[in-house]
Amino acid sequence: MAARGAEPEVIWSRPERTGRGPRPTYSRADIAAAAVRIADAQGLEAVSMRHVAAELGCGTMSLYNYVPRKEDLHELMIDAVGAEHDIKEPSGDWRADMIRNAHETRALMRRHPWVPRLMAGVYGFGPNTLRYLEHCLTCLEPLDLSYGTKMELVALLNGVVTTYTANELATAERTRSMPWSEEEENAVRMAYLGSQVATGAYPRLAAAFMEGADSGPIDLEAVFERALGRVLDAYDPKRGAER
Amino acid sequence: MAARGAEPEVIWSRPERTGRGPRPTYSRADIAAAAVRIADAQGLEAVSMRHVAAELGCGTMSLYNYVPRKEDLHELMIDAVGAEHDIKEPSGDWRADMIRNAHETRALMRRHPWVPRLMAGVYGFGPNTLRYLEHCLTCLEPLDLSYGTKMELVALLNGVVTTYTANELATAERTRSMPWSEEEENAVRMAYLGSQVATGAYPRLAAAFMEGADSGPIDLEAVFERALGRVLDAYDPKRGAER
DNA sequence: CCTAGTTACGTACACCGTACGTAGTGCGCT
DNA sequence: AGCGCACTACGTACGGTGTACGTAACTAGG
Repeated sequence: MAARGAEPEVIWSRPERTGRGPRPTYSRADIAAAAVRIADAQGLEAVSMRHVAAELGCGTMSLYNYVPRKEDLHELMIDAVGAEHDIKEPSGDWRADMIRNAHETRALMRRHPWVPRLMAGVYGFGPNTLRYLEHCLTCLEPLDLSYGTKMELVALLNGVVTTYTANELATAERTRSMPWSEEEENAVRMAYLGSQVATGAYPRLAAAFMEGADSGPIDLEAVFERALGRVLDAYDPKRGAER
Repeated sequence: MAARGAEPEVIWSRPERTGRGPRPTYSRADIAAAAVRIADAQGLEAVSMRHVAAELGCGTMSLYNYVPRKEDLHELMIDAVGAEHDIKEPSGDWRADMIRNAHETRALMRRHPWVPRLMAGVYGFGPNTLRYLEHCLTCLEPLDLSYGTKMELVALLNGVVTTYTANELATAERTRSMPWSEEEENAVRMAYLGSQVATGAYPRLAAAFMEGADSGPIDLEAVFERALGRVLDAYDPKRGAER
């Protein structure tokens, strides 16, 4: 009998049920759902083995029958929300389809603001992640590029979606457990930024800051949309992209 | 006297020394350096208030005189490594300069593999981060775009650099505290991926997988380089980008 | 000079991940 | 058929975490 956790293991390879012994009380999906419920309601830091076990209604250590390490619980969570991806039949217009996918992913992250933070750590591709990747490749079918390049496009686009949305959600997630509001925090940060920029040490930043102040509050949605457009353009053969 | 931490606060706004009371034994830079030393040597999870205090040679709770919450320590760390940015006089070729910046940032993250993970959480722009942003804008001076668009370009590029490098470093960081090697872990993950793809459930992914297997191990450096090129192209007015 | 605001730091608390041991359960093999 | 073993369930315990709070020493501003 090998020592516990002496060799690497992918949670998805481990069978849910081996046949031997009493049948497990919960499924992997049950556990993931419980963890997601807690993260949604109380934030990622509330997702402890104890809390998840309590949410399920079992003893803390029982969880370790299903999930060897907490990190694996995180993998389950990521994949669980991946099931929410609304996968539509590709329209034939790869650009429109990818923009739709991006918006849809962004919406998913806004529903589960802890997702970007979790993605930064690990991974491991669970079944739903794979399904989503496959879908993206399907949408890109009309595009005349190698699969390698397409994968790079998908990775790049997903990265952009994640970082943009992450920045947007960071303060929201953080102020959740603070006694002040997101608006207050943002105001303080903006005031600080203004004060720094006013020192004259960063002239171009100051110019950018002023430009932003003139044109009112930034429309994050529009910024996101523009970034998507740029990235997709960069891979469009009609726009001069090769291979 | 207000309750501790009852309102939002930016660590950089708080003066290092107020004048009243005994003069502080350490500087913010000392503390950040100690934390960075620990993170580099033992990984991010070893950066606890106790360990940092021990590294400095003071009592745990003394740290809280300098840093109200652990999160602020993280901000200090990010900014401390930001000081390593090797800022060169712009050459006049914005494209080359930005590529150089990107590579340089990537090298920085490879020196401090915990950086991407930390960036995913918070931030707040410290002085070194601002200096780097200003530098990027300076490099983009020859480019005929609004400051708003330039900021979007910088954000996008930094996002790409971060996500790419993060993926590359994730397993390295994780296996650090595990009894097996990064190679072993990657082998297991690849085997799993292969098995999934072999089920036939993801035909296009399978094709991509095969394509990759044929052409040998992926050259991450080249992938990174290509991604940079694409993004920069997307903002190049000569390539048809507007405004 | 005095006193209010600091620094320094020990103690204490609630909570964390998880190693380990034990008891009960039911499948697979002989 | 029945034995044995792998499995489920879970209580206890340990070493760690962030940090609230209280106290003593110190020093610049009024």
